[in-house]
Amino acid sequence: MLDKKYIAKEKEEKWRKYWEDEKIYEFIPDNREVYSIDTPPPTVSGNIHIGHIFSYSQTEMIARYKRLRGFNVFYPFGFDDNGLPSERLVEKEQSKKASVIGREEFARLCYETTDKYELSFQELFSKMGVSTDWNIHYKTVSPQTIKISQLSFLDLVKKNKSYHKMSPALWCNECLTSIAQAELETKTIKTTFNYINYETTDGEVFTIATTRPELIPAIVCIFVNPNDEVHNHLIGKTAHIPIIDVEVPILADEKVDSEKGTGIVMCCTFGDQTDIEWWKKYNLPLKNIFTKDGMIEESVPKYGGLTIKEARKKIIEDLNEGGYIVKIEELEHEVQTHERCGREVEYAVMNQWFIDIMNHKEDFLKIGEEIKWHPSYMQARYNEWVSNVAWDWCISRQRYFGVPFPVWYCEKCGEVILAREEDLPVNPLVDKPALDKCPKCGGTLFIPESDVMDTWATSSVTPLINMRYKEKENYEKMLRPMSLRTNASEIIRTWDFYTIVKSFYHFNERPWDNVMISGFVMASKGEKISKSKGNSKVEPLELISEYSADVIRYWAGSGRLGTDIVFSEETLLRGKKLINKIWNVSKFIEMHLQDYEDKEFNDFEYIDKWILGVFQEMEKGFLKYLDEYEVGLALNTLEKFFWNFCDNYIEIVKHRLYRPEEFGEIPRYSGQKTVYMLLYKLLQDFSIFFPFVTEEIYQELFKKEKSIHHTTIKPLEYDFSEEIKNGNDLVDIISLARGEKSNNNLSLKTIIKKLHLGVNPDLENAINTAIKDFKATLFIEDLELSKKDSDYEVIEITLDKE
RNA sequence: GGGCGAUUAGCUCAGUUGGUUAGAGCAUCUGCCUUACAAGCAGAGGGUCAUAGGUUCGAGUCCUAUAUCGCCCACCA
Repeated sequence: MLDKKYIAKEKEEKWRKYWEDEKIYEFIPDNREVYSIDTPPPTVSGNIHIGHIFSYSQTEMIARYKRLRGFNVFYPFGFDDNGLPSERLVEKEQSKKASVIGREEFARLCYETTDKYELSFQELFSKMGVSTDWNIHYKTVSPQTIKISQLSFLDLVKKNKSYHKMSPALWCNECLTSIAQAELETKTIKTTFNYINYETTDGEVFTIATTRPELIPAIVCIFVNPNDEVHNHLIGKTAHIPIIDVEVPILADEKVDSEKGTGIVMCCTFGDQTDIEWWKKYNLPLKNIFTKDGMIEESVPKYGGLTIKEARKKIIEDLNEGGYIVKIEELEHEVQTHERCGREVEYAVMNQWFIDIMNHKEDFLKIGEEIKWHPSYMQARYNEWVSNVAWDWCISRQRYFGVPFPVWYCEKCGEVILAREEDLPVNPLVDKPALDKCPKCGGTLFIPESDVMDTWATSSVTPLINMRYKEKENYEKMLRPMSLRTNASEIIRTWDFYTIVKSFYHFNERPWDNVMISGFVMASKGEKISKSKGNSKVEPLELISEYSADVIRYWAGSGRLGTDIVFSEETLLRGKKLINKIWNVSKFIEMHLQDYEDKEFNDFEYIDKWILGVFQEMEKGFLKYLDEYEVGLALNTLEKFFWNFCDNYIEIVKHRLYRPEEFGEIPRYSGQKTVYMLLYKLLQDFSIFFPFVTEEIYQELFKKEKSIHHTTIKPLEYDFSEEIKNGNDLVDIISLARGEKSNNNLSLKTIIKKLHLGVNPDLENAINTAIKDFKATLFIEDLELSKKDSDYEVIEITLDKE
């Protein structure tokens, strides 16, 4: 028997353990079709917040749905514990910089710390009822993953899609590493726009406005737009640069915007991306004046050894003293910062590994076309990014904790020596190359590559990790392509894009058939939850303990796909009530099934046909929404039906269930069969959202399989369209009569002495067929029906007001 | 400045291809202990569907502008 009250806390723990012990979500390949999910591995950089709960729950519901539709669901879990985020976490916990701790010890601490966090993550996701198979979970720094990452890298090098080159790259002075374009974040800062006078060697004074006077020592030339009539006469002349006392040429380029500043630009190597373009285009000299940790190079006269900030101040002072400054304007503008630390980025020229992006943009767009995006408009964001990306993907990071490049360099000639596939995973700092002589020059000394790979270089191979790429026993056939990738919209440009890049280079195909993009959790309308704002008042563990996982899943499963959601206690309360109702109606049904035996039966009462028909229609829409990954709309549809089922159908059928002596055994059996079938189907449908409470009820009442999560949905195939229409009208009439009682402040048990209805012939027939149910539900003593052409009307209603 | 989306009741949200009086829940108000549920049930009030135009017999739904919010990008001279 079901308990009088449902105590979620106890039951959720019970079933969580049961699912684990009985391996309910274990993935074992069999003859069923596989539905595979490329789950986002959360970054292990602190605590899970409500936003994670939101988006993982939505994916999870798809996994449960596909299981109910008979798919063998491959749903692994992973942790992204590799690279900079983990390093920063450890540095924070230790209050020490990695460089102080030392490479080996630091790596040990990284493993230890991420392991600790991963355990708590796993516990939390398990409490939320996330049905992954924890046996196939992965880390992005395990030996297995490192091996796959290195294999992927070698494959790309061999295909000429990854190259090693001395090149300017985005550089973070805080993290002391190069970064990728995708890791940039724009920030608005206040700065000054400095108008500085220069002079040509033949004595003409002109002005350039710059926000970055500290770059003057790196100046290599000056540009003017050739169509700029005011200034183009300067082209070809030579300018003298004060304070550093050098002379640079004045060149022409159409990219100069004559409306901006004074219309004259100084080109420094490197101040921004345009500088880099010009450097390449005009073969300009290189003046790298910044050190890697944000100082001015010692070799720079006067300013060497200063920090960039100090140099800026001193240069402005010196310019001012020399009388070169015309004016200084306050200015607010956007700068590129490193998203992991917020520091403004610079450019550094060094040897880096890149992956070719620029030569294959069309291919990446084409693959985007082959993937179904949910919601469809998210594809536009992908296209926008791919069309605008301006750099090849720099994958080397001058950091410690990550996937090493399986690479050495010949000390003598610089030749790149790649590790052999069979030797992977390798750490070049420890391991030696398989050959003893450089194949090019015969040199015998090798320098290991000390850089590690960008985290995205590894997380972009999650499909490869899942398919056990190039292992003897692999899932390559099964998982190419995977069925579904899910994530929030902010990482379309990183995780989704890079995964597509890799899949294209490795297999020349899309990595997945579908992408499902979730929205964000907002603290209130128009306010995103973020750590910096401190408005994430809601801790997932506390929420689970207060409301239960099922209830939180109700909140997470509401709303449209891709749309932001506000964290709302009201929605939680609504979920709580719904679950309570499911429990109570199950109790009621259980009570009336004590003597029930399931057998073939088709002689349903009119009202039973009505509710079966309505359910069948509802389920069609419900499944359609789920096929479109719209879990929230599906839940909405189901919930609406469910309340109709409870408040209308159950209220009608209860009389027949309680009093067989009055209604007859067969009509009672019809009701029993109907509630038995529908409760089972409702539990199945609800199990997508509420895996715990539905399991509890299923185990008590049905128990055909080891778990409700091993059952499959078989849609009904009745033709009750007539009953649906007239049944709905009949229920409307019941509603009208109830309203009459309510409006007279009377109990619903009040007897209706006389009810006179005008009804159309179809409805009259329906009421006559269901007359016992109809009269019992409303407590009607005398019912009179008159013919009417269309619809219905209440002609007379007399209540027993005693 | 560009791309994408959102704007519907006091609050949180539905409203699928344009088609009767725009729907839920919470909150408010009026009742009801009804052989599952008072964490319930039956009712009531509450909306010029962000604004302004347009297409159409008909617009919350389609088009165009504007405003506000969110995500992403571009602006560093």
